[in-house]
Amino acid sequence: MIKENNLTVYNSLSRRKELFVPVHEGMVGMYVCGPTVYGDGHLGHARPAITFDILFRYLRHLGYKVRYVRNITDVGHLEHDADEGEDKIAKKARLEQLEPMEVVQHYLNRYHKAMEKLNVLPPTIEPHASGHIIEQIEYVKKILDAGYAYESEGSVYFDVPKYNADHHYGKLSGRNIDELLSETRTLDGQKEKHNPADFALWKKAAPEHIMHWPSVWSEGFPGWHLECSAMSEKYLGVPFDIHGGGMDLKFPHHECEIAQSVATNGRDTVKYWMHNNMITINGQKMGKSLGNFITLDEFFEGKHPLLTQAYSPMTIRFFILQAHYRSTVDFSNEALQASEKALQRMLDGRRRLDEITPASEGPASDEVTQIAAKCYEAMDDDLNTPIVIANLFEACRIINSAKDAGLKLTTGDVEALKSTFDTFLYDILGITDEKAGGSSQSLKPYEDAVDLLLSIRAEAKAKKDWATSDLIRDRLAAMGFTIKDTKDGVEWTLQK
RNA sequence: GGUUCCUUGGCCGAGUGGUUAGGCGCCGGUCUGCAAAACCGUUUACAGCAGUUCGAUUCUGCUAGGAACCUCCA
Repeated sequence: MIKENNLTVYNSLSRRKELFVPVHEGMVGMYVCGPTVYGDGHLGHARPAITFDILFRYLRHLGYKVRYVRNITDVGHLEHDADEGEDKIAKKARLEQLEPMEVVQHYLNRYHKAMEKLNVLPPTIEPHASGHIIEQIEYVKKILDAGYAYESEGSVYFDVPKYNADHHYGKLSGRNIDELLSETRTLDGQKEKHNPADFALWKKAAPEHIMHWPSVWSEGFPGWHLECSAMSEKYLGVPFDIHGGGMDLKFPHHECEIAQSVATNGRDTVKYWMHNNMITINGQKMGKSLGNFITLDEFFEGKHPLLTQAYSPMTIRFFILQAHYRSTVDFSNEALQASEKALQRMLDGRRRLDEITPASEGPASDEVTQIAAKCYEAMDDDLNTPIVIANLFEACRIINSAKDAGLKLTTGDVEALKSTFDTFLYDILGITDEKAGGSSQSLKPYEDAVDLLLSIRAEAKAKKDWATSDLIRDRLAAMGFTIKDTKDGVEWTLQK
Protein backbone atom coordinates (compact mmCIF):
# COMPACT_ATOMS: atom_id res chain seq x y z
CA MET A 1 0.00 0.00 0.00
CA ILE A 2 1.41 3.32 -1.04
CA LYS A 3 1.17 6.24 1.35
CA GLU A 4 -0.69 9.25 0.12
CA ASN A 5 2.05 11.51 -1.14
CA ASN A 6 3.09 14.04 -3.71
CA LEU A 7 6.72 13.26 -4.21
CA THR A 8 8.29 15.53 -6.76
CA VAL A 9 11.80 15.06 -8.07
CA TYR A 10 13.94 17.31 -10.20
CA ASN A 11 14.35 15.69 -13.58
CA SER A 12 17.65 16.74 -15.16
CA LEU A 13 16.21 15.99 -18.57
CA SER A 14 13.29 18.42 -18.34
CA ARG A 15 15.14 20.73 -15.95
CA ARG A 16 12.17 20.99 -13.65
CA LYS A 17 10.56 19.31 -10.70
CA GLU A 18 8.08 16.65 -11.75
CA LEU A 19 5.54 14.67 -9.81
CA PHE A 20 6.89 11.18 -9.33
CA VAL A 21 4.64 8.61 -10.97
CA PRO A 22 6.18 5.14 -11.25
CA VAL A 23 6.10 3.20 -14.48
CA HIS A 24 4.50 0.28 -12.67
CA GLU A 25 2.13 1.03 -9.85
CA GLY A 26 3.56 0.29 -6.43
CA MET A 27 7.03 -0.50 -7.73
CA VAL A 28 10.11 1.55 -8.46
CA GLY A 29 13.20 0.66 -10.43
CA MET A 30 16.22 2.84 -9.81
CA TYR A 31 19.72 2.63 -11.21
CA VAL A 32 22.65 4.61 -9.85
CA CYS A 33 26.16 4.79 -11.25
CA GLY A 34 28.41 3.20 -8.67
CA PRO A 35 32.13 3.45 -8.05
CA THR A 36 35.06 2.50 -10.21
CA VAL A 37 36.93 0.27 -7.85
CA TYR A 38 40.58 1.03 -8.34
CA GLY A 39 41.08 3.27 -5.31
CA ASP A 40 39.75 4.09 -1.88
CA GLY A 41 36.42 5.81 -1.59
CA HIS A 42 36.58 9.51 -0.87
CA LEU A 43 34.14 12.14 0.35
CA GLY A 44 32.87 12.61 -3.19
CA HIS A 45 31.73 9.01 -3.33
CA ALA A 46 29.69 9.53 -0.19
CA ARG A 47 27.50 12.15 -1.86
CA PRO A 48 25.65 10.03 -4.44
CA ALA A 49 25.66 7.03 -2.13
CA ILE A 50 23.91 9.02 0.59
CA THR A 51 21.69 11.02 -1.76
CA PHE A 52 20.25 7.96 -3.41
CA ASP A 53 20.18 6.08 -0.13
CA ILE A 54 17.77 8.76 1.07
CA LEU A 55 15.67 8.33 -2.05
CA PHE A 56 15.74 4.53 -1.65
CA ARG A 57 14.73 4.80 2.00
CA TYR A 58 11.99 7.32 1.32
CA LEU A 59 10.47 5.36 -1.53
CA ARG A 60 10.39 2.28 0.65
CA HIS A 61 8.90 4.28 3.49
CA LEU A 62 6.16 5.39 1.15
CA GLY A 63 5.39 1.75 0.54
CA TYR A 64 6.97 1.14 -2.84
CA LYS A 65 8.68 -2.09 -3.65
CA VAL A 66 12.03 -0.78 -4.84
CA ARG A 67 14.64 -2.51 -6.92
CA TYR A 68 17.80 -0.50 -6.48
CA VAL A 69 20.64 -1.35 -8.83
CA ARG A 70 24.06 0.19 -8.29
CA ASN A 71 26.83 -1.09 -10.49
CA ILE A 72 30.48 -1.78 -9.87
CA THR A 73 32.67 -0.56 -12.69
CA ASP A 74 35.55 -2.97 -12.94
CA VAL A 75 36.30 -2.90 -16.67
CA GLY A 76 36.40 -0.60 -19.58
CA HIS A 77 37.41 2.80 -18.34
CA LEU A 78 40.36 4.04 -20.29
CA GLU A 79 43.22 6.08 -18.99
CA HIS A 80 44.09 9.14 -21.04
CA ASP A 81 46.80 9.49 -23.64
CA ALA A 82 49.86 8.20 -21.86
CA ASP A 83 48.28 4.88 -21.00
CA GLU A 84 47.54 3.95 -24.55
CA GLY A 85 44.18 2.53 -23.85
CA GLU A 86 45.21 0.25 -21.06
CA ASP A 87 42.38 -0.46 -18.71
CA LYS A 88 42.62 1.45 -15.45
CA ILE A 89 42.09 -1.60 -13.36
CA ALA A 90 44.68 -3.48 -15.31
CA LYS A 91 47.18 -0.68 -14.99
CA LYS A 92 46.88 -0.53 -11.25
CA ALA A 93 47.11 -4.28 -11.07
CA ARG A 94 50.32 -4.34 -13.01
CA LEU A 95 51.85 -1.75 -10.75
CA GLU A 96 50.96 -3.78 -7.71
CA GLN A 97 51.59 -7.17 -9.27
CA LEU A 98 48.15 -8.40 -8.41
CA GLU A 99 45.39 -10.02 -10.37
CA PRO A 100 43.00 -7.39 -11.68
CA MET A 101 40.10 -8.98 -9.89
CA GLU A 102 42.13 -9.00 -6.72
CA VAL A 103 42.41 -5.25 -6.93
CA VAL A 104 38.71 -4.98 -7.62
CA GLN A 105 37.85 -7.15 -4.64
CA HIS A 106 40.21 -5.30 -2.35
CA TYR A 107 38.76 -1.88 -3.06
CA LEU A 108 35.22 -3.16 -3.26
CA ASN A 109 35.50 -4.61 0.23
CA ARG A 110 36.79 -1.32 1.51
CA TYR A 111 34.03 0.56 -0.28
CA HIS A 112 31.40 -1.66 1.28
CA LYS A 113 32.88 -1.18 4.71
CA ALA A 114 32.86 2.60 4.34
CA MET A 115 29.27 2.54 3.10
CA GLU A 116 28.24 0.43 6.05
CA LYS A 117 29.82 2.92 8.43
CA LEU A 118 27.90 5.71 6.74
CA ASN A 119 24.74 3.62 7.22
CA VAL A 120 24.17 3.52 3.47
CA LEU A 121 21.90 0.57 2.76
CA PRO A 122 23.21 -1.90 0.21
CA PRO A 123 21.42 -1.77 -3.14
CA THR A 124 19.20 -4.72 -3.94
CA ILE A 125 21.41 -5.66 -6.89
CA GLU A 126 25.06 -4.72 -7.27
CA PRO A 127 26.12 -6.00 -10.69
CA HIS A 128 29.70 -6.00 -11.90
CA ALA A 129 30.46 -4.80 -15.41
CA SER A 130 32.89 -7.69 -15.76
CA GLY A 131 30.08 -10.12 -15.05
CA HIS A 132 27.97 -8.79 -17.90
CA ILE A 133 30.27 -8.94 -20.89
CA ILE A 134 27.85 -11.17 -22.76
CA GLU A 135 24.98 -8.74 -22.24
CA GLN A 136 27.18 -5.90 -23.39
CA ILE A 137 28.25 -7.72 -26.52
CA GLU A 138 24.59 -8.43 -27.27
CA TYR A 139 23.88 -4.75 -26.74
CA VAL A 140 26.53 -3.76 -29.25
CA LYS A 141 24.98 -6.13 -31.76
CA LYS A 142 21.58 -4.52 -31.27
CA ILE A 143 22.99 -1.09 -31.92
CA LEU A 144 24.76 -2.38 -35.01
CA ASP A 145 21.52 -3.97 -36.18
CA ALA A 146 19.71 -0.71 -35.64
CA GLY A 147 22.30 0.92 -37.89
CA TYR A 148 23.72 3.35 -35.39
CA ALA A 149 27.17 1.82 -35.11
CA TYR A 150 29.99 0.65 -37.34
CA GLU A 151 32.94 -1.65 -37.02
CA SER A 152 36.42 -0.32 -37.62
CA GLU A 153 39.70 -2.20 -37.17
CA GLY A 154 38.22 -4.63 -34.65
CA SER A 155 36.50 -1.95 -32.64
CA VAL A 156 32.90 -0.81 -32.79
CA TYR A 157 31.90 2.83 -32.58
CA PHE A 158 28.61 4.56 -32.05
CA ASP A 159 27.72 6.74 -35.03
CA VAL A 160 26.80 9.99 -33.33
CA PRO A 161 25.99 12.11 -36.42
CA LYS A 162 23.74 9.38 -37.81
CA TYR A 163 21.98 9.06 -34.48
CA ASN A 164 21.65 12.81 -34.18
CA ALA A 165 19.93 12.98 -37.56
CA ASP A 166 17.08 10.89 -36.15
CA HIS A 167 17.22 11.87 -32.49
CA HIS A 168 18.71 14.60 -30.39
CA TYR A 169 22.21 13.80 -29.15
CA GLY A 170 22.94 16.24 -26.33
CA LYS A 171 19.48 16.74 -24.91
CA LEU A 172 20.50 15.90 -21.35
CA SER A 173 23.61 18.03 -21.16
CA GLY A 174 22.33 20.82 -23.40
CA ARG A 175 25.03 20.38 -25.97
CA ASN A 176 24.58 20.57 -29.68
CA ILE A 177 26.31 18.35 -32.14
CA ASP A 178 28.00 21.09 -34.14
CA GLU A 179 30.16 22.28 -31.32
CA LEU A 180 30.91 18.72 -30.32
CA LEU A 181 32.10 17.99 -33.81
CA SER A 182 34.40 20.95 -33.89
CA GLU A 183 35.66 20.94 -30.33
CA THR A 184 36.17 17.37 -29.35
CA ARG A 185 39.79 16.83 -28.59
CA THR A 186 41.80 14.50 -30.74
CA LEU A 187 42.58 11.29 -28.90
CA ASP A 188 44.38 8.23 -29.99
CA GLY A 189 42.33 5.74 -31.90
CA GLN A 190 40.80 8.72 -33.62
CA LYS A 191 41.67 7.50 -37.09
CA GLU A 192 39.43 4.50 -36.64
CA LYS A 193 36.46 6.74 -35.96
CA HIS A 194 34.42 8.26 -38.74
CA ASN A 195 33.83 11.26 -36.57
CA PRO A 196 35.53 12.62 -33.45
CA ALA A 197 32.23 12.71 -31.56
CA ASP A 198 31.70 8.98 -32.01
CA PHE A 199 32.34 6.87 -28.95
CA ALA A 200 33.50 3.30 -28.49
CA LEU A 201 31.09 0.47 -27.90
CA TRP A 202 33.72 -2.23 -28.21
CA LYS A 203 37.43 -1.65 -28.16
CA LYS A 204 40.05 -3.98 -29.52
CA ALA A 205 42.56 -4.71 -26.77
CA ALA A 206 46.18 -3.79 -27.25
CA PRO A 207 48.58 -6.71 -26.67
CA GLU A 208 49.63 -5.47 -23.23
CA HIS A 209 46.04 -5.10 -22.12
CA ILE A 210 45.27 -7.58 -19.36
CA MET A 211 41.49 -7.54 -19.23
CA HIS A 212 39.91 -8.63 -22.48
CA TRP A 213 37.22 -10.91 -23.78
CA PRO A 214 36.50 -12.59 -27.09
CA SER A 215 33.93 -11.20 -29.49
CA VAL A 216 33.12 -11.41 -33.17
CA TRP A 217 34.95 -8.12 -33.73
CA SER A 218 38.11 -8.73 -31.74
CA GLU A 219 39.61 -9.78 -28.48
CA GLY A 220 38.74 -6.68 -26.52
CA PHE A 221 36.59 -5.01 -23.93
CA PRO A 222 33.32 -3.06 -23.83
CA GLY A 223 33.17 0.71 -24.22
CA TRP A 224 32.90 3.13 -21.35
CA HIS A 225 29.20 3.74 -21.36
CA LEU A 226 27.81 0.38 -22.28
CA GLU A 227 27.63 -1.35 -18.94
CA CYS A 228 25.05 1.00 -17.48
CA SER A 229 22.73 0.69 -20.46
CA ALA A 230 23.04 -3.08 -20.56
CA MET A 231 22.70 -3.73 -16.85
CA SER A 232 19.98 -1.19 -16.11
CA GLU A 233 17.77 -2.61 -18.85
CA LYS A 234 18.55 -6.18 -17.89
CA TYR A 235 17.47 -5.74 -14.29
CA LEU A 236 14.90 -2.97 -14.49
CA GLY A 237 13.28 -3.44 -17.88
CA VAL A 238 12.33 -0.75 -20.34
CA PRO A 239 11.38 1.88 -19.47
CA PHE A 240 12.38 2.19 -15.84
CA ASP A 241 11.85 4.94 -13.30
CA ILE A 242 14.97 6.59 -12.00
CA HIS A 243 18.56 6.85 -13.13
CA GLY A 244 20.91 8.66 -10.79
CA GLY A 245 24.52 9.67 -10.54
CA GLY A 246 26.86 12.59 -10.06
CA MET A 247 26.45 15.71 -12.17
CA ASP A 248 29.87 15.16 -13.64
CA LEU A 249 28.51 12.07 -15.36
CA LYS A 250 25.89 13.95 -17.37
CA PHE A 251 28.28 14.32 -20.24
CA PRO A 252 29.44 12.24 -21.83
CA HIS A 253 28.44 9.19 -19.79
CA HIS A 254 24.71 9.65 -19.40
CA GLU A 255 24.31 11.34 -22.75
CA CYS A 256 25.87 8.30 -24.36
CA GLU A 257 23.69 5.97 -22.33
CA ILE A 258 20.63 7.77 -23.64
CA ALA A 259 21.93 7.46 -27.19
CA GLN A 260 22.63 3.75 -26.75
CA SER A 261 19.25 3.07 -25.21
CA VAL A 262 17.29 5.07 -27.72
CA ALA A 263 19.23 3.52 -30.59
CA THR A 264 18.38 0.06 -29.28
CA ASN A 265 14.84 0.56 -28.04
CA GLY A 266 13.68 3.38 -30.24
CA ARG A 267 12.59 5.31 -27.19
CA ASP A 268 13.80 6.80 -23.94
CA THR A 269 14.30 4.18 -21.29
CA VAL A 270 14.65 6.42 -18.25
CA LYS A 271 11.74 8.40 -16.87
CA TYR A 272 13.55 10.53 -14.30
CA TRP A 273 17.22 11.47 -14.47
CA MET A 274 18.55 12.68 -11.12
CA HIS A 275 21.98 14.14 -10.45
CA ASN A 276 23.67 15.01 -7.23
CA ASN A 277 26.04 17.97 -7.15
CA MET A 278 29.71 17.89 -6.24
CA ILE A 279 31.54 18.27 -2.98
CA THR A 280 34.24 20.87 -3.25
CA ILE A 281 37.37 21.50 -1.28
CA ASN A 282 38.49 25.10 -1.18
CA GLY A 283 35.92 25.75 -3.87
CA GLN A 284 37.23 23.08 -6.21
CA LYS A 285 35.85 19.71 -7.04
CA MET A 286 37.25 16.89 -4.98
CA GLY A 287 38.47 14.18 -7.26
CA LYS A 288 40.99 11.49 -7.91
CA SER A 289 42.54 13.17 -10.86
CA LEU A 290 42.91 16.47 -9.03
CA GLY A 291 44.79 14.88 -6.17
CA ASN A 292 42.89 16.96 -3.62
CA PHE A 293 40.65 14.28 -2.27
CA ILE A 294 40.39 12.96 1.25
CA THR A 295 39.40 9.32 1.61
CA LEU A 296 36.54 8.32 3.85
CA ASP A 297 38.85 6.39 6.14
CA GLU A 298 41.01 9.46 6.50
CA PHE A 299 37.95 11.37 7.64
CA PHE A 300 36.99 8.67 10.10
CA GLU A 301 40.51 8.59 11.52
CA GLY A 302 41.42 12.25 11.16
CA LYS A 303 44.56 11.33 9.25
CA HIS A 304 45.04 13.93 6.58
CA PRO A 305 46.95 17.22 6.64
CA LEU A 306 43.78 19.15 5.87
CA LEU A 307 41.88 17.66 8.80
CA THR A 308 42.18 19.11 12.27
CA GLN A 309 40.38 16.15 13.83
CA ALA A 310 38.58 12.89 13.08
CA TYR A 311 34.96 13.02 11.99
CA SER A 312 32.56 10.19 12.64
CA PRO A 313 30.67 8.64 9.74
CA MET A 314 27.43 10.04 11.12
CA THR A 315 28.93 13.54 11.20
CA ILE A 316 29.82 13.14 7.53
CA ARG A 317 26.36 11.88 6.73
CA PHE A 318 24.70 14.70 8.64
CA PHE A 319 26.99 17.26 7.03
CA ILE A 320 25.97 16.07 3.57
CA LEU A 321 22.27 16.02 4.45
CA GLN A 322 22.38 19.58 5.78
CA ALA A 323 22.78 20.74 2.20
CA HIS A 324 20.39 19.99 -0.63
CA TYR A 325 21.69 17.25 -2.93
CA ARG A 326 21.63 19.54 -5.98
CA SER A 327 23.82 22.18 -4.35
CA THR A 328 27.55 22.05 -4.20
CA VAL A 329 28.79 21.76 -0.66
CA ASP A 330 32.19 23.01 0.34
CA PHE A 331 34.27 21.00 2.73
CA SER A 332 35.92 22.74 5.68
CA ASN A 333 36.83 21.77 9.22
CA GLU A 334 34.64 24.58 10.52
CA ALA A 335 31.59 23.32 8.66
CA LEU A 336 32.19 19.74 9.74
CA GLN A 337 32.65 20.76 13.36
CA ALA A 338 29.41 22.71 13.20
CA SER A 339 27.69 19.61 11.85
CA GLU A 340 29.21 17.47 14.56
CA LYS A 341 27.74 19.70 17.24
CA ALA A 342 24.45 20.03 15.44
CA LEU A 343 24.17 16.24 15.23
CA GLN A 344 24.88 15.95 18.95
CA ARG A 345 22.13 18.41 19.69
CA MET A 346 19.76 16.44 17.52
CA LEU A 347 20.61 13.07 19.09
CA ASP A 348 20.46 14.55 22.59
CA GLY A 349 17.00 15.82 21.76
CA ARG A 350 15.84 12.34 20.82
CA ARG A 351 17.39 10.80 23.93
CA ARG A 352 15.86 13.40 26.22
CA LEU A 353 12.49 12.60 24.74
CA ASP A 354 12.64 9.23 26.48
CA GLU A 355 13.08 10.98 29.81
CA ILE A 356 10.03 13.17 29.52
CA THR A 357 7.04 12.37 31.66
CA PRO A 358 3.93 13.69 29.94
CA ALA A 359 2.12 16.30 31.97
CA SER A 360 -1.28 14.99 30.99
CA GLU A 361 -3.22 12.55 28.87
CA GLY A 362 -4.36 13.92 25.58
CA PRO A 363 -3.85 14.24 21.89
CA ALA A 364 -0.87 15.92 20.30
CA SER A 365 -1.00 19.66 19.79
CA ASP A 366 -1.09 21.16 16.33
CA GLU A 367 2.40 22.51 16.79
CA VAL A 368 3.71 18.98 17.29
CA THR A 369 1.71 17.23 14.58
CA GLN A 370 2.66 19.92 12.11
CA ILE A 371 6.32 18.93 12.40
CA ALA A 372 5.83 15.55 10.77
CA ALA A 373 3.61 17.08 8.12
CA LYS A 374 6.29 19.62 7.31
CA CYS A 375 8.90 16.89 7.13
CA TYR A 376 6.83 14.99 4.59
CA GLU A 377 6.30 18.17 2.65
CA ALA A 378 10.05 18.79 2.57
CA MET A 379 10.87 15.23 1.48
CA ASP A 380 8.22 15.44 -1.21
CA ASP A 381 9.83 18.61 -2.46
CA ASP A 382 12.73 16.92 -4.24
CA LEU A 383 14.21 15.44 -1.08
CA ASN A 384 14.80 18.68 0.79
CA THR A 385 16.67 17.16 3.69
CA PRO A 386 17.90 20.52 5.11
CA ILE A 387 14.27 21.47 5.74
CA VAL A 388 13.57 18.11 7.34
CA ILE A 389 16.50 18.69 9.65
CA ALA A 390 15.35 22.23 10.44
CA ASN A 391 11.96 20.85 11.46
CA LEU A 392 13.53 18.19 13.62
CA PHE A 393 15.49 20.92 15.39
CA GLU A 394 12.17 22.59 16.03
CA ALA A 395 11.12 19.36 17.70
CA CYS A 396 14.31 19.47 19.77
CA ARG A 397 13.45 22.94 20.95
CA ILE A 398 10.04 21.72 22.11
CA ILE A 399 11.58 18.74 23.89
CA ASN A 400 14.18 20.87 25.60
CA SER A 401 11.60 23.40 26.65
CA ALA A 402 9.58 20.59 28.18
CA LYS A 403 12.64 19.28 29.94
CA ASP A 404 14.11 22.54 31.17
CA ALA A 405 11.57 25.30 30.85
CA GLY A 406 8.38 23.72 32.11
CA LEU A 407 6.59 23.35 28.81
CA LYS A 408 3.74 20.87 29.30
CA LEU A 409 3.45 18.00 26.86
CA THR A 410 0.65 15.48 26.60
CA THR A 411 1.02 11.74 26.07
CA GLY A 412 -0.01 12.39 22.48
CA ASP A 413 2.70 15.02 22.07
CA VAL A 414 5.41 12.70 23.31
CA GLU A 415 4.26 9.80 21.16
CA ALA A 416 3.99 12.01 18.09
CA LEU A 417 7.48 13.41 18.67
CA LYS A 418 8.95 9.94 19.09
CA SER A 419 7.28 8.76 15.94
CA THR A 420 8.51 11.80 14.02
CA PHE A 421 12.10 11.29 15.11
CA ASP A 422 12.07 7.57 14.52
CA THR A 423 10.56 7.95 11.09
CA PHE A 424 12.55 10.87 9.77
CA LEU A 425 15.81 10.93 11.68
CA TYR A 426 16.39 7.19 11.88
CA ASP A 427 14.46 5.54 9.05
CA ILE A 428 14.56 8.14 6.29
CA LEU A 429 17.65 10.24 6.97
CA GLY A 430 19.39 7.09 8.13
CA ILE A 431 21.05 8.67 11.14
CA THR A 432 22.04 6.25 13.87
CA ASP A 433 22.77 7.03 17.47
CA GLU A 434 25.91 5.16 18.40
CA LYS A 435 25.43 5.89 22.07
CA ALA A 436 21.85 4.73 22.28
CA GLY A 437 22.56 1.05 21.79
CA GLY A 438 24.08 0.38 25.21
CA SER A 439 27.60 -0.83 25.72
CA SER A 440 29.19 -4.15 25.04
CA GLN A 441 29.75 -6.64 27.84
CA SER A 442 33.51 -6.33 27.75
CA LEU A 443 33.42 -2.62 28.50
CA LYS A 444 31.02 -2.90 31.37
CA PRO A 445 33.60 -3.28 34.18
CA TYR A 446 35.49 -0.22 32.93
CA GLU A 447 32.34 1.77 32.83
CA ASP A 448 31.51 0.69 36.33
CA ALA A 449 34.95 1.86 37.42
CA VAL A 450 34.30 5.32 35.99
CA ASP A 451 30.94 5.39 37.73
CA LEU A 452 32.66 4.44 40.97
CA LEU A 453 35.14 7.31 40.64
CA LEU A 454 32.33 9.70 39.96
CA SER A 455 30.38 8.49 42.96
CA ILE A 456 33.45 9.17 45.12
CA ARG A 457 33.57 12.63 43.56
CA ALA A 458 29.91 13.13 44.43
CA GLU A 459 30.66 12.28 48.05
CA ALA A 460 33.57 14.69 48.06
CA LYS A 461 31.34 17.39 46.62
CA ALA A 462 28.77 16.74 49.29
CA LYS A 463 31.48 17.34 51.89
CA LYS A 464 32.60 20.43 49.99
CA ASP A 465 35.95 18.75 49.47
CA TRP A 466 36.54 20.63 46.25
CA ALA A 467 40.17 19.57 45.98
CA THR A 468 39.26 15.89 45.71
CA SER A 469 36.22 16.47 43.53
CA ASP A 470 38.12 18.66 41.07
CA LEU A 471 41.06 16.27 41.03
CA ILE A 472 38.81 13.41 39.90
CA ARG A 473 37.04 15.59 37.35
CA ASP A 474 40.23 17.07 35.91
CA ARG A 475 42.18 13.84 35.76
CA LEU A 476 39.33 12.04 34.05
CA ALA A 477 39.05 14.96 31.64
CA ALA A 478 42.75 14.65 30.88
CA MET A 479 42.17 11.02 29.93
CA GLY A 480 39.55 12.07 27.46
CA PHE A 481 36.38 11.78 29.50
CA THR A 482 33.82 14.52 29.30
CA ILE A 483 32.12 15.03 32.64
CA LYS A 484 28.80 16.81 32.67
CA ASP A 485 27.13 17.92 35.87
CA THR A 486 23.47 18.06 35.03
CA LYS A 487 20.49 18.88 37.15
CA ASP A 488 19.73 15.18 37.46
CA GLY A 489 23.24 14.08 38.35
CA VAL A 490 26.49 13.47 36.58
CA GLU A 491 26.84 12.17 33.02
CA TRP A 492 30.00 11.15 31.27
CA THR A 493 31.20 10.20 27.85
CA LEU A 494 34.53 9.09 26.50
CA GLN A 495 35.73 10.91 23.43
CA LYS A 496 37.04 8.53 20.82
C1' G B 1 35.70 29.38 -26.63
C1' G B 2 30.88 26.42 -25.92
C1' U B 3 27.16 24.20 -22.43
C1' U B 4 25.09 24.27 -17.56
C1' C B 5 24.95 26.61 -13.00
C1' C B 6 26.19 29.51 -8.68
C1' U B 7 27.09 34.36 -5.64
C1' U B 8 22.36 34.73 1.05
C1' G B 9 24.13 37.54 7.79
C1' G B 10 31.01 36.12 11.42
C1' C B 11 30.87 30.76 9.14
C1' C B 12 27.96 26.60 6.91
C1' G B 13 23.61 26.36 4.48
C1' A B 14 17.48 26.50 3.12
C1' G B 15 13.84 29.37 0.88
C1' U B 16 10.43 33.03 -1.01
C1' G B 17 7.49 38.44 -5.42
C1' G B 18 5.12 41.44 0.46
C1' U B 19 5.00 36.96 6.16
C1' U B 20 10.55 32.85 11.25
C1' A B 21 14.56 28.65 7.68
C1' G B 22 17.90 25.67 10.56
C1' G B 23 22.83 24.72 12.55
C1' C B 24 27.62 26.62 14.33
C1' G B 25 29.74 31.09 16.42
C1' C B 26 29.09 35.73 19.16
C1' C B 27 26.41 38.14 22.97
C1' G B 28 22.75 38.06 27.14
C1' G B 29 20.30 34.92 30.71
C1' U B 30 19.18 30.25 33.73
C1' C B 31 21.79 26.55 36.34
C1' U B 32 26.54 25.76 39.12
C1' G B 33 31.18 25.77 45.02
C1' C B 34 34.14 27.26 40.59
C1' A B 35 34.18 25.59 35.76
C1' A B 36 32.52 22.75 31.87
C1' A B 37 28.21 20.94 29.91
C1' A B 38 23.19 21.68 29.17
C1' C B 39 19.03 24.75 28.34
C1' C B 40 16.49 29.43 27.01
C1' G B 41 16.73 34.05 24.40
C1' U B 42 18.95 37.48 21.01
C1' U B 43 21.78 39.10 16.76
C1' U B 44 21.77 40.05 11.12
C1' A B 45 21.65 38.79 4.94
C1' C B 46 20.29 38.25 0.29
C1' A B 47 27.51 40.32 -5.21
C1' G B 48 26.91 45.26 -8.09
C1' C B 49 24.01 48.23 -11.59
C1' A B 50 19.56 48.96 -14.33
C1' G B 51 14.57 47.37 -15.54
C1' U B 52 9.44 45.06 -14.71
C1' U B 53 6.13 45.70 -10.33
C1' C B 54 2.04 48.95 -5.66
C1' G B 55 6.27 46.13 -3.76
C1' A B 56 12.20 42.09 -5.51
C1' U B 57 16.76 38.77 -2.05
C1' U B 58 13.01 36.13 -5.15
C1' C B 59 11.39 37.87 -12.28
C1' U B 60 14.38 40.23 -16.75
C1' G B 61 18.97 42.35 -18.67
C1' C B 62 23.95 43.79 -18.02
C1' U B 63 28.61 43.82 -15.05
C1' A B 64 31.98 41.44 -11.64
C1' G B 65 33.54 36.99 -9.34
C1' G B 66 33.30 31.61 -8.94
C1' A B 67 32.18 26.37 -10.20
C1' A B 68 31.08 21.86 -13.04
C1' C B 69 31.15 19.66 -17.82
C1' C B 70 33.32 19.71 -22.94
C1' U B 71 39.10 14.13 -21.05
C1' C B 72 38.68 8.90 -16.59
C1' C B 73 35.87 11.07 -12.58
C1' A B 74 30.47 10.78 -7.64
